[in-house]
Amino acid sequence: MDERQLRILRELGELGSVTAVAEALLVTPSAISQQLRLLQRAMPVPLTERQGRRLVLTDAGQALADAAIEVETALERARHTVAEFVDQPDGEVSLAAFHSAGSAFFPLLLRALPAPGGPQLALADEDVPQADFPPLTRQYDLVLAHRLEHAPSWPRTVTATTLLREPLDVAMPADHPLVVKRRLVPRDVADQPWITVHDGFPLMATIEAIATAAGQRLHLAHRINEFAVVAEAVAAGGGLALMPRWTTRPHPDLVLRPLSGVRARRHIDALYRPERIARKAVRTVLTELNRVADVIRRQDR
Amino acid sequence: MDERQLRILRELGELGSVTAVAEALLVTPSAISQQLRLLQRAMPVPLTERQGRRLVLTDAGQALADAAIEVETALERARHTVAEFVDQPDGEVSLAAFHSAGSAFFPLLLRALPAPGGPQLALADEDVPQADFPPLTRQYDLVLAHRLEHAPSWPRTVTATTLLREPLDVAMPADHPLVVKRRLVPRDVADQPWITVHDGFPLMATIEAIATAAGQRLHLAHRINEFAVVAEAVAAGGGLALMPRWTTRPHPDLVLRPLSGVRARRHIDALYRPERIARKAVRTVLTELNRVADVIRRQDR
DNA sequence: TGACTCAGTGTAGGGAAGCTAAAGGGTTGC
DNA sequence: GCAACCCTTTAGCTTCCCTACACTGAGTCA
Repeated sequence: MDERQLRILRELGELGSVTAVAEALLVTPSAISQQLRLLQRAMPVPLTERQGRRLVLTDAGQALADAAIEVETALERARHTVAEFVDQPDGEVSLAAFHSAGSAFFPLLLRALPAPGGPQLALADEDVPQADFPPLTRQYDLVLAHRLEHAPSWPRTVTATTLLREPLDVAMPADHPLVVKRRLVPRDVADQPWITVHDGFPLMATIEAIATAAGQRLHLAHRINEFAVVAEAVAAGGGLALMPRWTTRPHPDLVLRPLSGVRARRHIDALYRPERIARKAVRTVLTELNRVADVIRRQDR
Repeated sequence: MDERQLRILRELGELGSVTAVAEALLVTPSAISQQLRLLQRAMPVPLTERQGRRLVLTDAGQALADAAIEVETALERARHTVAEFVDQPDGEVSLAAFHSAGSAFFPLLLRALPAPGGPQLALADEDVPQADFPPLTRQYDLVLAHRLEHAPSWPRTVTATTLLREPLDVAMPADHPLVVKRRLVPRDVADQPWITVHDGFPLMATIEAIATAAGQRLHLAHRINEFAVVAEAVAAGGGLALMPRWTTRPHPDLVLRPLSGVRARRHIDALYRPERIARKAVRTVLTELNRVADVIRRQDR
């Protein structure tokens, strides 16, 4: 006794003849007849009886046909379940971001998407080496990752949308001699001690570009990933550092100066597996991320 | 998306691995994997994801698995529907009887089976030629039919239970000369005019047996099927008649005398299609018919 | 680090299930 | 009484699902 047989029985109850059922289900009357026989085989009482040259339901058959409606209803509900899940606007959306993106995007996003009726955000910080960003899309619906402009793009397995092309400036203490220049070139900064990220993390390529453009090796004095820590170290005179122009809260004792002559710009991308944005809630968050990026870009000072 | 695939998805949610599902459903892991792939094909979002070397449900998969429970519940209910229909003690039971059986059985049956909680009787009278009793089982759950003892039995298509073996007596007016005899033989009645049933109806064979035993043809004066009418005709001097001893209400001006020398006895049988007594309500009525037959037999006067 | 085990997936092939086509039997209506 | 209609039966074909087996990737132990 399966769904199809129940369906046939129900249709027989409503249409009143094997031929009509066959037409409705787009098969031959023979197929209907055979399925009815199979269904009957498992039953202790007749489900159908002849009425003239027609075949109609017995009381037992009618009882079973009524139960068949429940089965079809449940199946229909099941079919809609995934669609509803996909379309539900208030589902949970997980979003990971590296530290500086998190500190810039998270507060704006939380304010833009207060929970009721909309996506429920599940935020997380994940600061990992460049190569480890794509695998994060297994755990999170959306992953904010960064890479240098003109660096090799992300692998095919993930989809990437660029949210922000953010300039990288040179950070220095407010009382540093270079502060007087409105714009720096590699030659200006090549002799200074530098504070850089650990190997394998983005931004290292730009440091190397500066060295190349200046024609000399740089003195890499310290290795610090976290920009808040970097800022304190720079302010204390530990050296110069590349810092993103928009996504790091300005330190009171620090000055940022733009750098010319090298490509000093990073992309902040949203990475995700293509199937994730089948969910409406995820699409909503992605749209909002783009809007938030606009806000961040325009709050340039 | 069918029931089996939903079942597999649900089991995967509960058991947590393809192998476990395969064991539970008595198939190979390959079969499970293939079915999951087919189910997935129709869905816009992943239903499953790898967790280490195991396969588990995604949120969407879990939502669908929950819906699958409803489907299984409905199917289970459907499976029980027929069984419940069969076991329900208060279903409608249709019963047909030829006239004299109806007048004897119906009132006792109606008193023995008052509706609430028990079978709901749907009674009907059907007085038909011998050969037409079996087809009545198409329309009625139970059919009371009669045939002469030693007459050919009912066809294989119906099941028959004998309720009563009822003697056929000779009915005569109370002032008839033969009344003085306590017991008659064929020779006693062969010269009298007879009132018989129409050709094709039971009892004719007994009339013929009397003629054979007496060695002469009988004078068949009248042809009347209905015993109440027969009784009036006999009382008015229209002739002798065979009348059932128990199932006809005694006429005040009539006397019944038993007949020896010929098999003058009819069977009152309950006929039915075997599948009909799958229903509890029908079985209840059949049991009650036997009990009522006992009462009728014992109320011999 | 490498060998081993375990879980899931892909592929080829066999068997079952369901369908169509065609023929047959019963019922109805002109 | 014949034609039309409806359902059923049978044979044969297609489709689907399962098994067997090989393979890949993940975890585990020495």
